[in-house]
Amino acid sequence: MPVMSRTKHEVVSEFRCGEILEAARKVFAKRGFDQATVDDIAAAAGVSKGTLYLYFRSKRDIYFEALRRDILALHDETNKQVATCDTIAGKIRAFIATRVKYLEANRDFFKIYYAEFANFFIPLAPAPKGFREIYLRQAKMLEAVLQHAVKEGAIRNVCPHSTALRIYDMTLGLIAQRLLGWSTVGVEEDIEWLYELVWKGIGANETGFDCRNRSRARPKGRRRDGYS
Amino acid sequence: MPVMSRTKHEVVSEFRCGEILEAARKVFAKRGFDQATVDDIAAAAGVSKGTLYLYFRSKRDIYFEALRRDILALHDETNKQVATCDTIAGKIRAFIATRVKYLEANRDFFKIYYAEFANFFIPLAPAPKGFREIYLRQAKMLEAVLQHAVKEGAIRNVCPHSTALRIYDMTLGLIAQRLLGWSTVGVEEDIEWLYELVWKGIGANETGFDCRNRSRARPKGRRRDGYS
Amino acid sequence: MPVMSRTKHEVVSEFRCGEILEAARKVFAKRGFDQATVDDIAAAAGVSKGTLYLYFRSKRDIYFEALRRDILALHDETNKQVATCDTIAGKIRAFIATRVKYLEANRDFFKIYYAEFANFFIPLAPAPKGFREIYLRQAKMLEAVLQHAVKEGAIRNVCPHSTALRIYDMTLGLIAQRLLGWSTVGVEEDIEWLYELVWKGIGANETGFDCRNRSRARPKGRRRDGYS
Amino acid sequence: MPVMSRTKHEVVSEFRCGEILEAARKVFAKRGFDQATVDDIAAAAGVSKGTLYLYFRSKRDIYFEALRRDILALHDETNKQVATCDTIAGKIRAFIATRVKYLEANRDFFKIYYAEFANFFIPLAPAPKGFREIYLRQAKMLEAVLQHAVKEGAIRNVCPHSTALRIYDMTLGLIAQRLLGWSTVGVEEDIEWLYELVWKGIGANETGFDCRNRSRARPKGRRRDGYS
DNA sequence: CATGAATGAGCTTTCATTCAT
DNA sequence: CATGAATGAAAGCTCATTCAT
Repeated sequence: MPVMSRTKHEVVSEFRCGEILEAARKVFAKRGFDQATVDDIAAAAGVSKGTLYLYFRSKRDIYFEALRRDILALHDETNKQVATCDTIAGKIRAFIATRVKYLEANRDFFKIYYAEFANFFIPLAPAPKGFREIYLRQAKMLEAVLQHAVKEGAIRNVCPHSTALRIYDMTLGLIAQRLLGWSTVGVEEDIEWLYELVWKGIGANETGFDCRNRSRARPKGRRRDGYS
Repeated sequence: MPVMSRTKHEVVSEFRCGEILEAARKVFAKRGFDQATVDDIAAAAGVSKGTLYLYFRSKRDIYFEALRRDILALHDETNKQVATCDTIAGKIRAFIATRVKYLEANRDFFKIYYAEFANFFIPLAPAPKGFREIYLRQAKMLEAVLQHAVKEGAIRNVCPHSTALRIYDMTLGLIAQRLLGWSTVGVEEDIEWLYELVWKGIGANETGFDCRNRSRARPKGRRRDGYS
Repeated sequence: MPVMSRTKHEVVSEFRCGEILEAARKVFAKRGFDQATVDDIAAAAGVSKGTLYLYFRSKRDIYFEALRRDILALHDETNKQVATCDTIAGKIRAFIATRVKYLEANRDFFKIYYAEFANFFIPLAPAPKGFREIYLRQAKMLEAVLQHAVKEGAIRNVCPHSTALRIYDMTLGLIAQRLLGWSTVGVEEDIEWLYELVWKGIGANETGFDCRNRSRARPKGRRRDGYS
Repeated sequence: MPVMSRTKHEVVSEFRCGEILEAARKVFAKRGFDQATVDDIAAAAGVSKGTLYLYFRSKRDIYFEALRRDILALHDETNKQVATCDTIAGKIRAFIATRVKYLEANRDFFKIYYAEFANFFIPLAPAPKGFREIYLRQAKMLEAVLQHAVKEGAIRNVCPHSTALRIYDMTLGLIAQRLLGWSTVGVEEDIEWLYELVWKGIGANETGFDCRNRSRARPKGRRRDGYS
């Protein structure tokens, strides 16, 4: 019984939190952290202002919690897609493709996410401890992939850290470009081309397997990676 | 006489404006637009609050005027350096190098500049008419260079617009990385490597002149571009 | 239940509004619109500044709402008293008497009311749409009475509009005179005399019924009007 | 020489003061005391803000000095016209006519003048010592005329003070009505009618000379007013 | 649990007045 | 004399947070 009650309570609580955070995302995406008011969020969530403070300690908490959840969801999706691919090339391509598609489908999140990069230098609100790590987690994941690739000789001897960050930059930049309506081609084409820019840039051989042994095995087929 | 007086007045006025904008840059870089108060700026400029309103109509005006001046100064410097180079490779390299060095030397400006990209989706303050164009002017310049390069066959057939934006993204990202202390190497090395990533990525031949005639001449010397 | 709650909320809200407007009347009467500060009003009402803005959108709103209520209350009282009288003379006398007594009893209101006439030419604050009509409503009522009187021949053929306004002028002027301590007699006497000035001025016959048929019926009794 | 210089100085000073006060009248008429800024006045006068403070000690001083001059000019004109008339009736008529015409011709002055009556109860700015007397001087003059008339029996036994004030009230009210476009007839007609209202109201005989010798028709009924 | 009325510190902006030039 | 740049003390208004109901 207490278990049930506890559970029920948690379910309700979780549901309310979710509603609030959904509303918050919408409001923050529209107005930004400072311009968004707690009233806006309460109104959008369909609850009273006081209720927000039952579930969150402050406006700042709402903000970062909303952001945290969204980022983790993006990471989960990206990790899943990247893990699906066996090849280096596939993983890099999946990284780019997943993020571009996911963020294009979740524009409100993207706006906040993108804006938060300013926060690295000018904190709108002091980020919770360890929050920065969350941002970088994806870059770290990509970095690991690249590190592996370098070791295997699948790509030239780039700095995995910097390279991962540059791919990160470009992925976000591409989405921004597309959301601003500055891209004239389809999303697949944009993704494909960005992938190609990266792939050539990091000096990968066409197979994506081992450029050091390049002399040996050159696949005959036109496909250069595990992708189709 | 009136000319002198006019001039003197202008000189003084310009001087005050400069002082205020310098102070504003510092304050906005530290606190961001919303958190910065007019009092902060006045105090930093060493003038009274009322004086600010003699030279600017609002906090927002101060902000955008400071940003505008800094951006134009960066553009001037970049344009100058890019124009100095004769080769495509040189121009691209100059673009990256100038921006990285300039912005690293002017960190306060960079922080605001970087933060303002959030403004593309969530305007902190409504930007003045035509302000967005200023941001893009540099990308347009680079785009023109790339367009020329494509036509000449110096690089592969990339979309100049998107490519220019990606280089833009990465340049800013690199500076951010460096300012955050996440780069372990010197600025020259970082620049060199980013240039290389781009150069390879856009499928340029080593001379940077015409990759269509690739079969012909492969220079024996070690220099791959017009740079030293 | 919702009805009760709604009602309770309304009651509380109405009560607060009332308190604030009472305080506002006092403050505006003392300092005038421009010199009165929102802090003054809040302090006088015994609430915080923020609370004022829960009930009113601006200082200006408070001002005009306070004024509107007071004017309407005055009008109600005047209308009631005028309606009680059957004769023209009685109505005119009631108009003067009611206003003089009411405004003498509500000096703070009178001060604001009187001051607002300046607003016809120099708007202190832009009056809400349709506000001017409220001022004139009483004059219109009196005008109707006069029009009727002219038609009946109870008074000479004056312009009802102008005459109503002149009576209006004098009534306010009399109150001002009395409040400034410039009248040495009692209020009843002042009222009586003003009524007489008007009554003679508009060339009324003594009965107040029909001066055109003056030759005919001259009442024998001492009462010349329907008043007692 | 010093005399000349002194004189010249005075002339120039007087000229500047005049210019400033003309400008001030325009500005105060448009915006009212509180809303008018010293900058507005300086701009309208074509001098610098600092110059105003060479000739006047404060905004308030400018205001009252402008008002004082205008009022005195009105009084001079009224006195002159009233003095021209020999009869009581003529004087009263001249009083009304002169003021109505003068103030209609000097609307900016009228607006300020009219607004200042609010000042009797809610001082916009504390009036200079003895300033109130200036307002009343005209009423006093008219009062004297009425007192004389009562003594002579040219009018009935009214209170000169109150009657003068009521005529004052109506004169201003008439101008206001006309300036607001609420009068459909010409100024002469309005003046004539107001004069008539007053003249009949104060129970004057037709000649304006002596209503006490009206031996014929004096109603036997008792006088109700306290004025004997 | 949920509410929303109440708070008051803090914001940007204005403007009468001064004073060095 | 004339100027207008500089001042700084308010002003009106907002909004994150609290707490009695």
